[in-house]
Amino acid sequence: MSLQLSVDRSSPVPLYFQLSQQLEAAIEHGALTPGSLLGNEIELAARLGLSRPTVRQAIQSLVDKGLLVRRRGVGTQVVHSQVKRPLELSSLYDDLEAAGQRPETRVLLNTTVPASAEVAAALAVAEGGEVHRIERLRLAHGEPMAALCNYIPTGLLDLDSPQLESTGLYRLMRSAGITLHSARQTIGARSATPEEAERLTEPDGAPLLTMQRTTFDDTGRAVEYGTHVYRASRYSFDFQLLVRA
Amino acid sequence: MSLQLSVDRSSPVPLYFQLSQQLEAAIEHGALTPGSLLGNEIELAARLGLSRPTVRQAIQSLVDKGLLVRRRGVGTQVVHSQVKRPLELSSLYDDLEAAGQRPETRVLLNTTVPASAEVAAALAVAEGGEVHRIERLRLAHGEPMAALCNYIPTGLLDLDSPQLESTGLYRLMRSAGITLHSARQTIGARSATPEEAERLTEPDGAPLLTMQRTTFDDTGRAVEYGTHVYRASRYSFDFQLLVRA
DNA sequence: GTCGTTCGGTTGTCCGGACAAAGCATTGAC
DNA sequence: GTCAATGCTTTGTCCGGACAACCGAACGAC
Repeated sequence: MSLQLSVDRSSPVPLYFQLSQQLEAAIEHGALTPGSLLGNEIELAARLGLSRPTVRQAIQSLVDKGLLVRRRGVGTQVVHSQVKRPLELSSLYDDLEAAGQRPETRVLLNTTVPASAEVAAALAVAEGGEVHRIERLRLAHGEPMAALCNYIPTGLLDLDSPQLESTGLYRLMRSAGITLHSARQTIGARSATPEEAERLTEPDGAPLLTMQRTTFDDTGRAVEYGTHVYRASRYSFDFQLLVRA
Repeated sequence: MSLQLSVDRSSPVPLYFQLSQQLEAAIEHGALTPGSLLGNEIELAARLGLSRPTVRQAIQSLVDKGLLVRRRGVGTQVVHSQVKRPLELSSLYDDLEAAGQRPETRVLLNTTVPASAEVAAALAVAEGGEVHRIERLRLAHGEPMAALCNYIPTGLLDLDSPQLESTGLYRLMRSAGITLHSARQTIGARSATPEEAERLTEPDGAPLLTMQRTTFDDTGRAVEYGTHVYRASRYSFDFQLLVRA
């Protein structure tokens, strides 16, 4: 069953990355069946003309992704389950698009406002200082799914309403050169206010899923704070998580 | 500012792990302030009498945890923000205990039942086959917080009601030699049924937070399926997540 | 037959070195 | 003064090797 692997040394792509991608593809594609051993590292390295550390680095990255399990004295096995994605920091827009839901956005508000105490605390800016405020309605198949309200420090990027309608906020931020690093989230639930109910075409007092999120870039700066509400009847958070050893 | 670091070569604890723990402690403790450079790897290795790969491994583990950021040509910086925990696979019991809430459990049901279609699909067992069913009420400060319903394949571990009342399910599993690996979760919301409302001392139709989770061990076997409901007025999911590069 | 021992195989840890790539500051040309 | 070229620092990648720890299976003693 000697899997077909090869690396291109003239490519600028790191060797360990080439290998890990090929292995991941083989797993995804079914060439490496769940539970099967991967063959020992030494021999694999020899077969590819790579050193063992390089092969180990490739394997380790897949272990971190949860696709492989290593067992000392046994070998490296393909994990047996339906691992999909370990909860990425993705925007709702991308999520819907990936699910083939054809997302749509209506920008209801796009302006600057003085920061409230809550917003100032989340973004670590001065209370009363100017921040962007964006309110959007997200639809899928023409049906409202969620009402999004975001606050963004001024000067980070320019927020163009047409652009906001055609893509997600995170994608805009990334293309503005911001490196997203981490986020702090709170997910809860409550009943809809009359305004929310109308906006989302739900009955009064319908249960809503709420999410607040503050996102940081790699310098530790808060770059976004959002409070969102989702129609519980049409949306739920769905993700995979790994046990960190 | 030459931070006080040292490793014990006679210890069975890996050197890179000793180092990463000391660095993490230094960050936690404030000895390494956010934004400060860590000093280059070569010099750090020389100072500790370690090789560069070992030092890199230690640093890399903290990068993976989101505490450090590396920049080629610049150095390694302590990230500037309030990173706490990146969403572990922990039980509600542990969460509450860590928050100082003194959790309490009442086992309402602990028996075996034939697997319904839903349960059979989640646990990958035969429909109609025997599975454990556990219903518990989780309280904090004497107040109901959540109603938990779990299904567990038979033969994995014995489920002792007294033990279930004094600790969390995951802790029981781990001490039974099961290595938890990953889980698939869905978080949503809905209105309480009259029975749920009474059990949780909420008004009829109150919004509830719902979570379904299937947990897998490192062989890919499903070891637990649970459907839980939380009082939205008293509980929310709170976590940090990192952007995977 | 049962149990402890030994042994081969595999991953875990660690070393020392080498070159490449990227960022930043300084220098130099215009 | 402005801008491009240069050089230094730092991390990124890769190599080849060595020994330790652990697992499982085969072996042998009782």
